[in-house]
Amino acid sequence: MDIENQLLHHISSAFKSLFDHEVAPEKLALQPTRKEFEGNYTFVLFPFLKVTRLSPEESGKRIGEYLKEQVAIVSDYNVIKGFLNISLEESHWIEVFQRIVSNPDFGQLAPNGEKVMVEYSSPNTNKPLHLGHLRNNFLGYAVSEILQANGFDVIKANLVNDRGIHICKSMVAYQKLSNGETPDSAGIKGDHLAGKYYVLFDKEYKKQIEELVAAGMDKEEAKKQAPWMLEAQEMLIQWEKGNEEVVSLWKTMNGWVYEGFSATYRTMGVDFDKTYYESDTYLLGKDIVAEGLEKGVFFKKPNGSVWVDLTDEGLDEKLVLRADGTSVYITQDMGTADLKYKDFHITRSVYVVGNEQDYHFDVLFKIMRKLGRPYGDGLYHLSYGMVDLPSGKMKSREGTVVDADDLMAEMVDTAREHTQELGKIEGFSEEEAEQLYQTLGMGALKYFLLKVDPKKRMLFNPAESIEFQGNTGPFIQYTHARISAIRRKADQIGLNYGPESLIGLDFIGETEKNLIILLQDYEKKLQTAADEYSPSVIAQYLFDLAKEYNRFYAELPIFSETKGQVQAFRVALSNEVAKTIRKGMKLLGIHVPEKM
RNA sequence: GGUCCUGUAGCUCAACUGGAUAGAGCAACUGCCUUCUAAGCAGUAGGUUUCAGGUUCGAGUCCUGACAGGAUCACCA
Repeated sequence: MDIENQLLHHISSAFKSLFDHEVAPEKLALQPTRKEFEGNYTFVLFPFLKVTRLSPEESGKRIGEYLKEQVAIVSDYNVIKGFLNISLEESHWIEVFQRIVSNPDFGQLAPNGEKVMVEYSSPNTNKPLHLGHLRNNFLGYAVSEILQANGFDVIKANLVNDRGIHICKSMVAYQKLSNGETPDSAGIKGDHLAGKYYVLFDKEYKKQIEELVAAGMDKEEAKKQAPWMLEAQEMLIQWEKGNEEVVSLWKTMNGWVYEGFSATYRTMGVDFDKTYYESDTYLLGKDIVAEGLEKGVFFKKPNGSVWVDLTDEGLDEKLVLRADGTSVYITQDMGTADLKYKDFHITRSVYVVGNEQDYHFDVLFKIMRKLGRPYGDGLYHLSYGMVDLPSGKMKSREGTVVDADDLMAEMVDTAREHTQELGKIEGFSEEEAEQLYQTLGMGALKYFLLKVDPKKRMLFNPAESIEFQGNTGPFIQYTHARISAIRRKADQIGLNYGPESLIGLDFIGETEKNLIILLQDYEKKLQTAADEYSPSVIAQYLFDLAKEYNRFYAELPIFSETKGQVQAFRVALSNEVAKTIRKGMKLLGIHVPEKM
């Protein structure tokens, strides 16, 4: 049992013994004492004044006195207004630290037997990835890592949207305008080549609409009748029929795109255990429609279309199958949900998808629960806000996007300039230096996108480059590099700072205690991050830890400290901070350098 | 119009899920490199938490209603 629970049990018995009143420990709560007050944990008395029938001050005094007498590690207490602040013996914090140091599994919780799938990325194969995808991919990857550290068995999945009218648009434009160019012949990455034709399609399509409107056609009608649109639709039909020429072009172009994507994923540092393709799954779900009709979850309208009535859940009626018997988006998603379960027997399923699809997933999850799926309660939509530009929303069709490949390359360039300006690459080989720029540039970018609460939409201003100072990835990386220098020096002079070097330690300073408390918090933060599916909890924590460490670093000397054991303790503490930073940053998909 | 999300320092974000005097970073200003990395540290300044009510010992947090921004409400995906 951890110290907090122990204290709660003691407070519970205090109520019993002092006021003859039963309060279950679970009904009580402690909070960390604010740092402007003396103490480590605070118990708020107001809710219990009815029980104590005494003033807040008097109640606090009685309970505090009881704890001080009964509990060995409680060293002191004070009461301010209705707040009972409890201080713990220094030896307790030293013990906590020793426990962390000698626990090789610290930061990795035991397996909990639950299997969870995290679906993220889910790109369309008609255009390259952009800034919005970066947020999606980094989030999905980080959440996967966080769940894993919490003891889940995690399967990272990617559902590739490789078919549909939008894919045909790129294909039509390619047929018309490419003269057979290939990524090699054009010297363009495959995904960018496909994207180029997607934009060209849209340009020509708009022109055609204008021409039709000028000729007197209604605008809505013109959108349907534009020649290239008709061709794209025909191509989709041919694709579904398996027309050889169309399928062959589709395979070729998708192949180029996959090659491009895998390069981008490599730079991003994300990966997947399973890839699903919509071309395989788009017909799934019809059997579920039949099942739903049978179970009375769905109903049929006179024209033959099938619906689900969700008005009792505060939503409306939603279509699940068209009158002509063909699928809609949600039909396919129902089928895919079952497929995922069939493949892996997952108990939870996380969908990392933008918040414009909140309604869709609300409907999907409610349907799967109505159908009584065993994984129904484990469905979760990790909904994140869009990344907007100062000019507004990004639109691939119109080419107003921040391209993922470009942005990542820019970040690495900025890291290069910055590092060279600071003159910090002495003793680095060419290769090591490039590696460092990569680490720092990607670190800055990932941290920038992950430190914000996922559900908030965020603004990205390309004119203002992402920071390397303050609450940033490089700040935390820098802290790690500093500690690495200390470890190198300790090793060099042969200092032993293992767990055994701490035996008999009997004094620690205020800053050191704060660091121990922060280290102890790591696993709690890890759980919060998993409960909320929010890497920002980890990011914020790592910043606090690094910040506190840097204060320690500036305040207290290590190698000029004369007492050998204090020296060993400070190195051990530094080492533990570095290890925690490394673990935490790994959860965010960020590497930490030994030198920078 | 209905539904959902968001609104905190000039800017970007926190606030332990209802607790004490709302905290960080950036930008501005002042100090600190002859001791382990100054991508750092210490400090100054910056707030009617969009507004108006309500709930209670206590509200940035919960409720109601405005206001502002965004998303969504297709037999599109």
